[in-house]
Amino acid sequence: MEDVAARAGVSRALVSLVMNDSPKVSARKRQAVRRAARDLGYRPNLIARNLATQRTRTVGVIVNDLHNPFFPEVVDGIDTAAEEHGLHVLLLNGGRDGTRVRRCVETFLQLRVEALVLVGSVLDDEELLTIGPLVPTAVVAGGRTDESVDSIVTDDVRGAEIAVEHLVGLSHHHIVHIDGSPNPSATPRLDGYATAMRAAGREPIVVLGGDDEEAARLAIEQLRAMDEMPTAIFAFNDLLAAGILDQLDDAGLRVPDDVSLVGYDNTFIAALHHLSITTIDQPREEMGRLVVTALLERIEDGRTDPVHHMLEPSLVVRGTTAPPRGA
Amino acid sequence: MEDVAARAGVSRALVSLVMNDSPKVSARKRQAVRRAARDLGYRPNLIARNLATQRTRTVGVIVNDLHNPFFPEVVDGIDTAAEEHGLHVLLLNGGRDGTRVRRCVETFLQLRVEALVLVGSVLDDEELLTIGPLVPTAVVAGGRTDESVDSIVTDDVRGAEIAVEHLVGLSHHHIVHIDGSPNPSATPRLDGYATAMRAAGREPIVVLGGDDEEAARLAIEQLRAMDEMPTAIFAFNDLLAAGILDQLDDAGLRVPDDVSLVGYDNTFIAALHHLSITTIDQPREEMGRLVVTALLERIEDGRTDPVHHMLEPSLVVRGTTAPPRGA
DNA sequence: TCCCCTGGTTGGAGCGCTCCAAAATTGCTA
DNA sequence: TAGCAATTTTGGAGCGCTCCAACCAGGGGA
Repeated sequence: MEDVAARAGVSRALVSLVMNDSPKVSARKRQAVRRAARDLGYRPNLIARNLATQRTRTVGVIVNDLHNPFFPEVVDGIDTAAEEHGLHVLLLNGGRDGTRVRRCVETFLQLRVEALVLVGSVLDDEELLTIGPLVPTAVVAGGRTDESVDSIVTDDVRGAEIAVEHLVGLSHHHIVHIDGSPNPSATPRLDGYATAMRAAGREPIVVLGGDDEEAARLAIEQLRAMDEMPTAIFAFNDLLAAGILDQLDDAGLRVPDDVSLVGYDNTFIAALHHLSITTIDQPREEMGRLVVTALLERIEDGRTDPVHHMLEPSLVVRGTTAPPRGA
Repeated sequence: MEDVAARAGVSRALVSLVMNDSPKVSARKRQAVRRAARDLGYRPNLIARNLATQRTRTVGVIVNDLHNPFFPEVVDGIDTAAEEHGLHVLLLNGGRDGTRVRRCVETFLQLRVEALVLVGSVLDDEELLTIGPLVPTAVVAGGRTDESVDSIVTDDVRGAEIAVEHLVGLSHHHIVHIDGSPNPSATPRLDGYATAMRAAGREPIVVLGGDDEEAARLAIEQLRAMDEMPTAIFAFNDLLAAGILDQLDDAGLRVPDDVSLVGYDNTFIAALHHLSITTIDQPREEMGRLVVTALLERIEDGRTDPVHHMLEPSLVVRGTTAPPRGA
């Protein structure tokens, strides 16, 4: 910067003004500085700038699991919205691992991000309460708390209900739920399933799951050990549902002839014709957008009391659901 | 920091030493500082530290396309390797968009990352040459250059040859390649396809593709407009192959009975039983690891001449390939 | 007893930028 | 032409940290 100033024959302060597109610089000097900067390959040092301004204009995003195609689409929404508002987005991969996520949070705090987004958080409410007061924080797609962080979720309870209602509507009776336990969205989906089942006069049956192939294998193993196979399965998410589909196949069971299957998230996986999984859609991009606007309110307008957006899920009927054999 | 020092009854410098785990601090003072820091909720300011030390110990990773499950797995490798060496990893989503990627590069340069990784770069060699001298840079999985940046790739030419050889071995004659044009890996795969075809005495036929559903649709449209459908298709990658599978299905063609299909990358998509796509495997995690060690050599040992790792791809035979109908 | 050494501690300069208050320049008007 | 306001430009302090050189206190050895 020193060099640029010297070369352009101005002061360092003037260079600073030019680099920040200040309107109060004469066209002449502006040009001189611009050229000097280009000649010297000068690139402003964001670190120094951030230190001086005490601002970073950066939001840190911690993604639960990059492998689940659901999350990148939320990130897309965040990216575009952040860009519109002149915010930088930095991504960190949480990897479904609590310790790792905590380390990521720490890194972002030390980097003084102006806001924190947890996409599909695995942290519990108590932990969120400790970071909420430190930096504007929002949780998107799972993981709720009502005290100090914003949240953008779809109504997972309702989503699960819709799934069950769809199956009930097809006159299924024996509907099993395979849950996604460590995942924070698992609980509301489980709840929705249970209440919808009871409302329909059916007995809820839950099998422990997860969200990968292995989880699917174990779940089906448990199911087969039961007296009687269910006629329908509501899986925690599409990834799990895809695994279930494979396992049912291996077990010689036809979908939807022998068993109907509903997933969750409406990822592109579910849309593949060969899987064609009936699923529950979440408006991912919109969720990403909303989380950015929510955080901006905290950053710019100083809002401190939490905001909670609850979006409506919707049913996408595809090829894995049909009336049970006898019907 | 000032406050912590005051509270612990020591100087600022001492606090700094404690926060950096310096061995030359008496146990007594260390404890005092630690406690004061905890009481005050003090968190060192990485920005200030980076500015003072002129180091960031951070590597910036720009991912071509988070939606392609291939990339997150490379990132996993980078993450774990970086962690082992005490480097921070920051992710930015390139989104297959050249302009965006360039902006990401600029951001990282301004943040003074100590190394840059382009996962599946869309930048051309000329652009790479301009950023190579500015910061230790490596390209992983596609995009090659020989001048100033390191590269970790699998031998895409060979991979494509293996795919063709497999199909030829099944005695296919009419084998079409659907390419992934804007993607930098498209060229070597195309080349490998072409040479292998010629080596087997077959005429290469290439159809323009891409790497999403829409590209698959257009490609199949073109194929169907041809005189005669091929008996085998070698698709640029698994994502495209999945789309092709859907389209063939829609067109009433059975795989592999009517048409054989080979993908590329061996992502979990290909492994789904219902797709079960024969594909070419790349050692993703290892690629991530290698890129980190390569960059460390540049950072720590000051290596300046480029290193190029070329890993061996391997064939994974699944359900989408079989001898052609007549054979 | 004095001096040197060693291990622990500290003051202060400096990292590259911003931003304020003050200085310099410009353009008008009286 | 002086005087004044508006417009540009500049010096310098300060952001929170590190790190070096200097300092300080004891413990031995001569």
